[in-house]
Amino acid sequence: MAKKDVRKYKIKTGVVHQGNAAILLKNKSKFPDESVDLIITSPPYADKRKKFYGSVHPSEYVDWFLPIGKELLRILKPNGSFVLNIKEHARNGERETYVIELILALKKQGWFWVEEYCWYKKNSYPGKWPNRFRDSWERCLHFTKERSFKMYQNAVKVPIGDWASKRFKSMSEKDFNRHISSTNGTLGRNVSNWLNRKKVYPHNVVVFEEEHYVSNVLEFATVCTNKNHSAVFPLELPTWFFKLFTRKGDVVLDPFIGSGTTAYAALAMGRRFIGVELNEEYVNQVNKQIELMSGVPN
Amino acid sequence: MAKKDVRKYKIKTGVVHQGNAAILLKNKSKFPDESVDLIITSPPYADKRKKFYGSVHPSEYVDWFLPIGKELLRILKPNGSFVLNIKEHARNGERETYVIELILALKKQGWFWVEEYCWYKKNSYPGKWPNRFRDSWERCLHFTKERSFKMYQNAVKVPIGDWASKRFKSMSEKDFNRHISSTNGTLGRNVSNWLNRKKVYPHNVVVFEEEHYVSNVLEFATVCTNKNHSAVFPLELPTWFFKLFTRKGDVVLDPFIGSGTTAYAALAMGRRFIGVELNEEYVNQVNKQIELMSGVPN
DNA sequence: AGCTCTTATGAATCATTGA
DNA sequence: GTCAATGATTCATAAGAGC
Repeated sequence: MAKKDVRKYKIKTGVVHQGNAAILLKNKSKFPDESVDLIITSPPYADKRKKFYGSVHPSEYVDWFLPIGKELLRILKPNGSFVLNIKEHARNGERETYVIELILALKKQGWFWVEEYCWYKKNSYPGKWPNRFRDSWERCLHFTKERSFKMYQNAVKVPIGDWASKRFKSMSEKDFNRHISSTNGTLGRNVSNWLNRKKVYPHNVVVFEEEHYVSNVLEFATVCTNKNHSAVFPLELPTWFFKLFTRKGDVVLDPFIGSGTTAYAALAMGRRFIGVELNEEYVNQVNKQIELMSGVPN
Repeated sequence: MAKKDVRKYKIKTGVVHQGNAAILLKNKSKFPDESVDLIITSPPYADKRKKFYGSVHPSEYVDWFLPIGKELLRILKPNGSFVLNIKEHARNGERETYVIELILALKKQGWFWVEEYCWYKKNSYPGKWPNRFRDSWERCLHFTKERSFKMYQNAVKVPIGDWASKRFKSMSEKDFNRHISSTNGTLGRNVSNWLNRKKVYPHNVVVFEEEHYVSNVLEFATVCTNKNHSAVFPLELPTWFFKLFTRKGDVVLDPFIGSGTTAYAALAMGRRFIGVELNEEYVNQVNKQIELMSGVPN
């Protein structure tokens, strides 16, 4: 069955489809079986205020998501990955439980819960409450279809451990160069040791030095640094997971693509993308912008 | 009922009781109702290897913990907090689910799930696997009995400074260091080193704290307090929660105190502690060390 | 003292082997 | 089949030696 679809339909990338993900993802000509290498998304959060865009009541969140999860399971390639960026809200002094309930439900649906990456947002929303601090981290839940899957760890290697970067953080660029150029200084020797050190693998806490967000100002698709937090995640987040779970030319899907961060990151990284978004303004804006950036829609 | 117990029994602190937490915590003379300001612990993790010390099978973990949770709910003061440091293992390519199931079960038991703090362990265990990176963070789950509870947010903004010397009123800090260094074992030396480090590099620590301690992500490196028995968490972890949820003289309980990190942190911070531990060696070692450090057992 | 370098070792996980 | 034990892999620290 799956193989028939793979032959019958070919996925068309480079476009954001307008519509309800739960309905649209069922379309096998747009979303053939086993046609996507990576799904990455930050779905609308549950919210008690029904009026809020895309909001779902916490008590209905799991039931709302499961039909989508089922289609994603169908669309993903057997060796692909599904990265779900989400964080439960605090309400009435407590954290909501819909996210951890969703993990259990997705497992029951057939997904492997491989890992929970922690995205550590150093510049999170300001705020002060009597019972909690600022929410500075989000879950990036990693699910797969099979126990074995594609993972390109070398692509995200970091050059050095924290101990060394801290050590040289207080040093100015001038000092740094001076020390490197000095031939007899012990620190110079140390620096060269550091430069020669092998790259190391990162761990499951993801921290970005700078975060670049796609502005949701509808008239212009602009990218800014740490100023506009209304986008769900910064370009760095999908970029990192693209490197980790895909190669150039692979297909990535974001069923809640919003202002298009996943699309722009995919373009920049040489991945083919396909998106779904309910909001027409977002859809039009992103498609227009993508066309301008890529010349001809593929 | 509760009030009767509060009057009838007075909690005796400064000691680690040897025994099974599930049984021992039922003892109302040792653990009266509403007698503890903060419970902080890192329970034995679930493990499939039955022989392993303190291990519980993942499938039995929730059922194993709930009777303990019930007693903790009884023992905690209404405005107190319960901090549970835990992280599920990865096994056969997946994360275990017993921790998130425990959250749901504890809520059903009557606990409020206020927050999930993320402890970012910079020096995590090494290793390389085809499907995951090293595990560098753990959950610090914050539960309470009531929606409103004691929280001293200002206390964690204050640098550590000179708390160590203030604590030991009958002893100068030099005496203290000499005293615990003269006792057997590496433990005293390690605690001493830690105290000295705080003293020697206050500025770095202050910057470090101010940068990170205003959010729900905590950055600590794990340190070994003892060569034979590794501490499950560093002194910084209970110390930080002591400051946040208790004041001097308050009573803190660790039902799985292990090598005694909670006790040493409590002593240093001027909190009264009470502990439970199954392993006799741990119990004897900690009680002996505590007696030496505090002069007279209280 | 201060620093540099070496060595040991951890609440780990997976693939493999054997019972 | 299921379960248990072993080896390979990896890096941030502490501790100690040497200059």
